[in-house]
Amino acid sequence: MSAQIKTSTPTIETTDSPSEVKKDSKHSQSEGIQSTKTLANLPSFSPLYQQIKELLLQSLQQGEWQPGEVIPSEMDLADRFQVSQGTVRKAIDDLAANNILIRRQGVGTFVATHLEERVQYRFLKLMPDSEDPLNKASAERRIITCKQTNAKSHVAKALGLTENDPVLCLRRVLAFSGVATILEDIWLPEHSFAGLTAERLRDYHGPMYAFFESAFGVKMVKADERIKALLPDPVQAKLLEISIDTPVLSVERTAFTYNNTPMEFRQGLYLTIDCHYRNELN
Amino acid sequence: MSAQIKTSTPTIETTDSPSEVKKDSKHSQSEGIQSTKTLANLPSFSPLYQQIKELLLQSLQQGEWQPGEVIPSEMDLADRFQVSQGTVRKAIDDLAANNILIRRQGVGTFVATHLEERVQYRFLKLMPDSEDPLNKASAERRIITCKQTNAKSHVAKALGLTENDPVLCLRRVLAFSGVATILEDIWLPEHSFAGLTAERLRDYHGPMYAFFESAFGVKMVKADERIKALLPDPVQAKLLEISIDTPVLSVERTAFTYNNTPMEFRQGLYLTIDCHYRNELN
DNA sequence: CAGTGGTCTAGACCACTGG
DNA sequence: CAGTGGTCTAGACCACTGC
Repeated sequence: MSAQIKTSTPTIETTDSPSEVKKDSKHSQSEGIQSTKTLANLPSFSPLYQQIKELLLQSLQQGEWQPGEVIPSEMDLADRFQVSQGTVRKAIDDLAANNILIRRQGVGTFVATHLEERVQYRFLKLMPDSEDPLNKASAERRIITCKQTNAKSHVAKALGLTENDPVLCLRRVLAFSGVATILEDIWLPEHSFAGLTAERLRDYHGPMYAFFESAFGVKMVKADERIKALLPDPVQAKLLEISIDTPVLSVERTAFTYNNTPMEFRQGLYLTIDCHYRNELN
Repeated sequence: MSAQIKTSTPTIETTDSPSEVKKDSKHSQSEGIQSTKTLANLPSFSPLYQQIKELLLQSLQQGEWQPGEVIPSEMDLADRFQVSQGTVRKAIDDLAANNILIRRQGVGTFVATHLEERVQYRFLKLMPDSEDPLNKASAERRIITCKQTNAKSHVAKALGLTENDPVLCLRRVLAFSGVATILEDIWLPEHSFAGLTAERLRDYHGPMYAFFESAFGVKMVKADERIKALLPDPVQAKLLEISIDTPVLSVERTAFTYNNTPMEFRQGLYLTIDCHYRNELN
């Protein structure tokens, strides 16, 4: 049936409780709203669990549940949306597969967060060649600059802004056990990160995305990276304490919040003498 | 209950039909074999669908269903394993999520293959900077060498062999629209690829992994990559038609068949002047 | 021990594909 | 139109966690 959640009921515009969903009657898979095809041969409607997923995403985006918090139990959500537990379950499964929610048996389902020890540096795929130890948390961070500028075209494009829109631009160096390894230039849309200063960043001890979460309520959910091999320019080389003949990885990343909204663009230069970028293909 | 599939019945060693599974009785979730905990506090048993998944993997590995073929319908498998359709479904879902099986509504479930147009070059993450066109299929391949040697330690380690075990070693160049872009050194365990020659490779038009499938029955399922930035040595530079000052991406890949058995190790040098390695992070 | 997620079943019906 | 995967439900029970 691919029942559609009632989005517009002629008489009732919106119910009081937010994100409320009505299905006309359970059991009946041959009554109520069923129209599966909208128009002639359009891609057909979404299944119920997809709609639930969207509603959950909306709640997340609107901050109804903050990163790190529990969301209601599957049974509660099933009641709220008037669907079966299994349907809610499938929606949550999807979100959990995308690392947006985290399930913990016997405890509940949580909004993923960059604050957790376990998932810290989720987006940093750099590993020491000597596999064994994963440094990361012990990184020394040095903020080089933090200024407000106007978006150049490639930055604007990546952030979905128009050229010259105000952006924050910062540069930092990460060193692992004393070795400068990563130089990053980071651009953030000013409208979402107003008030960010080098001091506040320096005072925060933890991954940057955790800082963004707690200080600006911006939760990064997904990212795209484009990797090239480059030679650093003299300034970059100096900051990384290498010669300009030492090739480095250029990792351009666009990071997204809920709704695939780009919220950060960064270019990282990774020194890959004792490290490598690790990737798993399926 | 996390029912265990009967693996050893005192009286019957193995049933005739391969991969046959018995569950003592449906319905009864409080009868039959239930022991959920093996010993004191061990990691607890696998759920049924995991066991089904293993059995499916075994069948795949043993070649019961070849790449590109349909596997039995969910109902048939449910009958065969004496579990409900839902349980088979969940097992297949897992395998489909790992690109090992492909579901096609209204048609059936297929063994994934590198031969299909749609998934060709699944493991090649190099993209032209000008997003639009994805060349790939139009690549010109040139085999430089193809010889039998003995595995050096790093190759042996990657392939799970012991040093000096016989391996096939080949080198090739891929060019996209006339531009040499990728130089690859590829090592294969001789025991699985005996008879591979440069001629046979040249005669085959299509991705290498498709060739491995049809010629040697080796299906690559997963791969790990380690990426660094390097300067090419003079020989490499010549083959890529670049100067030795041009940094390139070094992509070391270990590819695995079913069971996480490594079957290939390769080092690729990617010219990233007009291309980039594309990665999505979740 | 109560509550949560995890597994399993059974059955109904929908959506899609191919002959 | 038959057969396949896809969705949805309802209910039972298991496994795990925390109090």
